[in-house]
Amino acid sequence: MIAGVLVEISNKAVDKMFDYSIPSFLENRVKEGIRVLVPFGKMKLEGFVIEIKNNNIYDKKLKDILDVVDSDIVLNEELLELGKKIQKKTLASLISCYQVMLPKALKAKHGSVVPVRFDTFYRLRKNICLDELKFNASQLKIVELVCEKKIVVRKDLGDISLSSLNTLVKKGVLEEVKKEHYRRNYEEGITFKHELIADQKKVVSQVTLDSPHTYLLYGVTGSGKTEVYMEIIDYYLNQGKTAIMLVPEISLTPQMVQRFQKRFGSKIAAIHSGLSDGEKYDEWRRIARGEASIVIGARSAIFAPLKNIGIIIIDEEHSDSYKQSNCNPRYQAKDIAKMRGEYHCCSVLLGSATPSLEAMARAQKGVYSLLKLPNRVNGKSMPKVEIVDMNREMKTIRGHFSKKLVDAIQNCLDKKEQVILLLNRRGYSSFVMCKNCGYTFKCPNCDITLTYHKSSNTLRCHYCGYGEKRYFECPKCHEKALSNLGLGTQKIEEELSNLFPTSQILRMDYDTTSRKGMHEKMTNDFRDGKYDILLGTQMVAKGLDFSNVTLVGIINADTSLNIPDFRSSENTFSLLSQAAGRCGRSEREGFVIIQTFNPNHYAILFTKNHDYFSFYKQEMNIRRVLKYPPYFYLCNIKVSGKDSDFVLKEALKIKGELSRNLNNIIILGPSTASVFKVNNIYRYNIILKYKIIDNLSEVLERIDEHYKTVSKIHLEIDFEPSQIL
DNA sequence: AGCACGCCGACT
DNA sequence: GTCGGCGTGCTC
Repeated sequence: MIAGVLVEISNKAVDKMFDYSIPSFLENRVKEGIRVLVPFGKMKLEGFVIEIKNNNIYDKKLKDILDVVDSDIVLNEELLELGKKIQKKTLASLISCYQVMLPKALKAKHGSVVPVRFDTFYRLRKNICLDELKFNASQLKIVELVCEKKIVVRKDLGDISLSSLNTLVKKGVLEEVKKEHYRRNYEEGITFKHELIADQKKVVSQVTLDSPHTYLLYGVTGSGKTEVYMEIIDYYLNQGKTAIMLVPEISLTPQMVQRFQKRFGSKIAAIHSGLSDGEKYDEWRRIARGEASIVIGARSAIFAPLKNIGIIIIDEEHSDSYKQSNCNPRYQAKDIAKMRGEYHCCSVLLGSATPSLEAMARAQKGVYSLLKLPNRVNGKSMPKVEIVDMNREMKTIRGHFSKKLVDAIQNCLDKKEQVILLLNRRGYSSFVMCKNCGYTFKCPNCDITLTYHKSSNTLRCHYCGYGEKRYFECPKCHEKALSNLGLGTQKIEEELSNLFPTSQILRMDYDTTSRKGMHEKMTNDFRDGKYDILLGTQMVAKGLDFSNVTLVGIINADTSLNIPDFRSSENTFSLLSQAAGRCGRSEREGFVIIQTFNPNHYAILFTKNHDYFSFYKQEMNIRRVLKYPPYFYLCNIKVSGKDSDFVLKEALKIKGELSRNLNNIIILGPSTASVFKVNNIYRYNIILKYKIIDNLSEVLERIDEHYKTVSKIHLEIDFEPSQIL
């Protein structure tokens, strides 16, 4: 027999199957999906067996496989097929498509597999009738403990003597079970559940009773989406099936995991960035062995090796974290969800309070089924939102806090209620704004905020390359008050503590939460009332649920509006809506204050009225006129290299090649990337806008192939980019 | 990735 | 004459 092997080298030149013969001593162990050790030139490499066959079309004598790496397969038939599909869709190397599915510990360079220990557990033997037995005091303690916890390890017994335990085993009351020691343990669940309200029940029954397809659940903040997810998962678990639930890394908080654990106990496996490589590997094996049937995790959890999937849920569907954008394969987890859904004949449920335009457009077209949770579970209305025009405020105040916001905070503190303040740091970078009227410069062709380039003192569009000299006078109000906008968390915190010297302020941003467990500690401390004000970046806007928060203040709504990206309005609307949803989640009513220099911008006005659909309609119009998604597909080709002239020359060649070979396509650029020079590498983007082009992949692949041999040029192809930088 | 092959400049 | 630079090509 012959095995087709894909070696673990990320290089296009060897990204194909190499055939090896299977020596007789490995015949029973070499299967499709197992990792093997093979001779490759003068090297020994690890690789994946992706095909078993019996015909040798290679004209030389085949080399033997040296050994298997693991005792069992790491890629099942479904995942082997899936990898090929991802390769086709993203044009990444096939090996990278398989590597992305597996935990780091299973990568070749990682070295030997993590050693494995065993723990001894004790549980009651089946069919034991305790009433008929007599126990001494310490035996009784043990039996009671085992009855309560169902299963115990030795250290659970505390100071009770081990000999009593042994006696109970000898008597046949308890039995010993050896289980592999996993680095994390889950308590047993208590199947705790909330009673659902009518709206929630309706959604659950629609998803569980209808034929499999893709649903979009539009549920306002506080409408109880998580309870709905749990109920749906419960339904499929009872059918003997499994479930995947994706959440953005930022909302994969310990609270969230705890909520699932309370209900489903050790059936869950949670995969997030807080785990070590070994812990991730353990979780992966628990899933592969069928010991966990619910996987909760960020993007990569979509590849969990579950069998018999009943439902795939993607929460906060609009989040850009579902697109892998930093390395190959540049995949969209929502697409993978649909592929796996097709394989397992199961539904995919996309949920959000602010659905992406792409998802809602599909729902409107009937491609997805739209489900709604229009009301909050507590029966309360959405919080009242007030917009503060900072153009006016800036004439009377010096800092970043309007009188209205200061008064509202004070009022809140007086009532012993809590405040969340959002400092919007997205798009912190260099753009020019008029301090007087809030005017910002936009590209006449792309409707994108122009980026300020200090070196040449120009404003440029990094989509199409349009450029103009930086003015020193505002074209709208003619004030000479143009400035580069910027704002730091620490400065705001300082200002805040001067305004409210007696209040306790908790600052939460990337710097303060990066240490393991800090995020959890901080949210717990805030919930326990150790702090009055929570000041933070994006991470305070999403998913958190504090009942005592009655005021949310957004210090600067504008920065995300000015990111040079066609999604800036959508992202702003989403962020503001999510942040507004953090208050008024229990008995007390919530109140939101948005400070902005653009009080009439539609993304802000529609947030005020909690009017998603009006925002959707207006934004769709803009997308249609400017030929952006969801009306057009996008593809970004990043061309980079050390010699900037050469890179530009080659980028222009690529553009020429594309326009010669493709019809019905709009090609923008090459234009300089928003950060043109990184590590002495110069970067250009070529942006493609198109509807359907049959030969697009083919043409791109040929160009990609060619540039693999041009060492001075690096090429990256990103379909449906989440952002173009 | 790693290694061999191959074709041009400065040295014992 | 030779040593060594790294561009190119191959690995079942």
